Amino acid sequence: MQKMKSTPETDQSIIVTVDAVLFALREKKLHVLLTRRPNEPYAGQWALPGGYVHKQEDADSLAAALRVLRSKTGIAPPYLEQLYSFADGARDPRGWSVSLSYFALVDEAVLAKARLAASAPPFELVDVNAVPRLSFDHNRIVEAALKRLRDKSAYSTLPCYLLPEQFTFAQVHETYEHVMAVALDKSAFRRKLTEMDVLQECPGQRVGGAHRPAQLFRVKVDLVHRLRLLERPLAANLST
Amino acid sequence: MQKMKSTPETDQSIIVTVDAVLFALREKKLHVLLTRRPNEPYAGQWALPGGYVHKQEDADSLAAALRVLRSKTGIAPPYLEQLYSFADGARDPRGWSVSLSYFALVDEAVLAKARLAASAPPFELVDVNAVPRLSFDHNRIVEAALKRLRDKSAYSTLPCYLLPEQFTFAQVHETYEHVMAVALDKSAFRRKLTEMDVLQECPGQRVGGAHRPAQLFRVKVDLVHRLRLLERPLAANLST
DNA sequence: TGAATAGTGTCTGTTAGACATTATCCA
DNA sequence: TGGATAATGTCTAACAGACACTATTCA
Repeated sequence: MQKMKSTPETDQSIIVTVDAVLFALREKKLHVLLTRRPNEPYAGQWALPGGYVHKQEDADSLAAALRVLRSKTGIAPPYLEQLYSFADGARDPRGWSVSLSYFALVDEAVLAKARLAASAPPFELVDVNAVPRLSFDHNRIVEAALKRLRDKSAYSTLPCYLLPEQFTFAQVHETYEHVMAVALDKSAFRRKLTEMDVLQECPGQRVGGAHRPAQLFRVKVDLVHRLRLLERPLAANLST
Repeated sequence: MQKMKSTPETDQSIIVTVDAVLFALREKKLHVLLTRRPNEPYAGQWALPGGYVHKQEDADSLAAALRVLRSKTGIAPPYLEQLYSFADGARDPRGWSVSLSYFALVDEAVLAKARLAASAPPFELVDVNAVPRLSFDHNRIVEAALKRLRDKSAYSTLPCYLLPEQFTFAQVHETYEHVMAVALDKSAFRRKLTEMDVLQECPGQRVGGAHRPAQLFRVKVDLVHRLRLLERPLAANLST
């Protein structure tokens, strides 16, 4: 109250960055994408893909996140949403800073393919249960992203973004179990997905060896939009 | 890719502000708190309470939000959480800007009392269904806050923060109905709250005229912490 | 025909909504 | 005692979980 009011002109500027937590499934286990920091501070240390917002290039923070992900991984993830903003004076040794954090989901095959491309930048997929010490406050950002993914999985089609575009029912089921780290009854799960009407049959079939072939599905197209724009398509709780 | 890389040193700085959407219940209708902007841009226009982050004063963005709310309303709301960050080059005529947006809940009586205090700053409570055109992109921030409040109300005790510390069951019931804009069966609602074990009886009773007096309740203390720290205490969906 | 996985059907306990009933106060 | 609101009890339909059963392929 009696302190002098400061303005952005008298302050030094605040650092504004975007950071992304990109998840993929590898050998049925949830992994996060990490990179090595090229510059100080924390040069050479593990960190989330991230970087400064570029006023000239980035129309908004989503565009900044896409640019950063493209430059560090070579891909544009099919799912990307804002996670949270971490903003304080202690998280970056350079001074007061804001991390506009995003979280993303992608099929690991897409990542692997991008890795083979000519200018493939180095990155690593790390099991979410064995994340090393990261730069800045990136460990807590990963924790927040993991929690968000698990929470949302209970009432959305989010885990489907970890699969190829077409997938069998068994794959979805398995993916949900691994992401949420719980067992789900196959029959009840199938019934649920069916009555929610979120999947679309694909004409093609697929075998898996000496047994009945499985139907291929994909996420309904209009649903993708509902999910990404409204953020909560499938709620079902008290009230109604 | 072929563009010159920009750094924060060559860029001009990015504007970083906090804005808060504060809800209260007035005459059983949900209201938002608005102020008139004292300075350009949009001087004299309606806007959410907000302001620059002050690097010297604010330890983090939550502290900044609390400072802004205190200076504009004279109170510290019992519930305050980060809503979303709006960050792009078009939302503020002064340049690329970040709004770290928060949303808050408070009992209207507390606001009214603060208003009577000596240095009471001017503010207005406006029905959420009659929000005027606001400065910047504040209308969409209000919309996002409203959506978040309604979504979370379905599985949390959030609406209780719109009531005084002690309240009757009928008050909670009514509050949920007004916040979520739906009808809720009284009996089922009571059963739900009871088995969720989120309320605590207060020894006192209260009348309402010529009829049986109602039990007073308060939100369980430990639950408040769970809510504010974990953000989702009462989920109950598929899986389990 | 047997092995293996895909997919469906049935039973049962739980729960939400609807609504009737009892409880407790004041005038 | 009647009026008003608080609080509880009961009935029923919907639904999730458990699990048995049928379907379809290849070897």
